Amino acid sequence: MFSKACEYGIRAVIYIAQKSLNEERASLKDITAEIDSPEAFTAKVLQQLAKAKIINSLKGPNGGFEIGKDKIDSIKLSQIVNALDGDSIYKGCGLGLKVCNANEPCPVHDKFTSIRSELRKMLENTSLFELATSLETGLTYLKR
Amino acid sequence: MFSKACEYGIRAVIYIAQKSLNEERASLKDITAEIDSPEAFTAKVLQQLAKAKIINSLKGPNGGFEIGKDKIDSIKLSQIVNALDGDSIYKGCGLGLKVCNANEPCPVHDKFTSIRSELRKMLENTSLFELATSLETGLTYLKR
DNA sequence: TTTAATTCGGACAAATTTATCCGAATTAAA
DNA sequence: TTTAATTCGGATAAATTTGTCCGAATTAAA
Ligand code: FES
Ligand code: FES
Repeated sequence: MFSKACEYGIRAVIYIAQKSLNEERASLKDITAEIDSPEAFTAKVLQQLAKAKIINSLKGPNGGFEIGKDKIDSIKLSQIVNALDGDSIYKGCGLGLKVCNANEPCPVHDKFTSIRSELRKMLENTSLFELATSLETGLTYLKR
Repeated sequence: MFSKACEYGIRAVIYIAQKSLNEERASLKDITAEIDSPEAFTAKVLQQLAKAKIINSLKGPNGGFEIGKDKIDSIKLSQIVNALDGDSIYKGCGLGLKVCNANEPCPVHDKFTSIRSELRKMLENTSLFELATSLETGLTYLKR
């Protein structure tokens, strides 16, 4: 469904959000320990997310990654996915035709777009805040 | 969503089904021309599908691929996907945890499994017959 | 001012997926 | 029986994704 980069990215951002809600910063080591992901690769992903202004990065001692507390509620899952995997998830054809096009639909177009639209709605309606909160309250996990 | 192998496979099978409904066999060249896919790679995919008994292959002049007319209605999209991509689409976690597990859910588990279940239902309820028929009647396309 | 902790960025490496090549096997037709 | 059309299967190559390494830049603290 999502690329590895995207999976790590989502997990990382949720963790960073949780820390940020507690007024704390998360360092790369901190993050990779918490989400159990490869350090150097995760660093690249975080860099991408920083460029996309989804997270904030600070160098130097006591540096790390954070997200403005006010932004956490407005950031949606869709933005993270978009920053890392682009929009192929929306515009691609389920059977691999160049683009999805209702005028010359592939045989699964109708059924596929219906599910994809559900997915899109879900991503657009899911806020970082609710994900971070479920983590904070111990209802959900980022590694296992 | 699906691997390239799976995309080609689905398109190929739909085309083979259409031909089979018209009492005709489809050769590899025929197929790759019709679905616009790489020949050698598609051959591998067809081999897998033949091993999985989803299609029938015949060597020699006038050989090719076919599907028993009676089977076309009973073959579901889910079987094709399963033969080529396995069941990771069902049991995988949306955020990449080892497996999806409701007892220690990742933060997107509920929303993700709900959509995935829709997808599963769709794949299980979509028959090759209806896909091949929509192609036959010119309502849908396998290349563009 | 020096040091140490951190992210950044580029080059590289490994793994996986996608794709090609080619000879072997099979089989229908000439 | 020979030939030609076809799938089969193994080896290999190209492309993409995933992952690592390491020095440079930044910056807070000693
Ligand atoms: S054309 Fe294939 S999903 Fe729309
Ligand atoms: S645990 Fe992540 S989707 Fe179920």
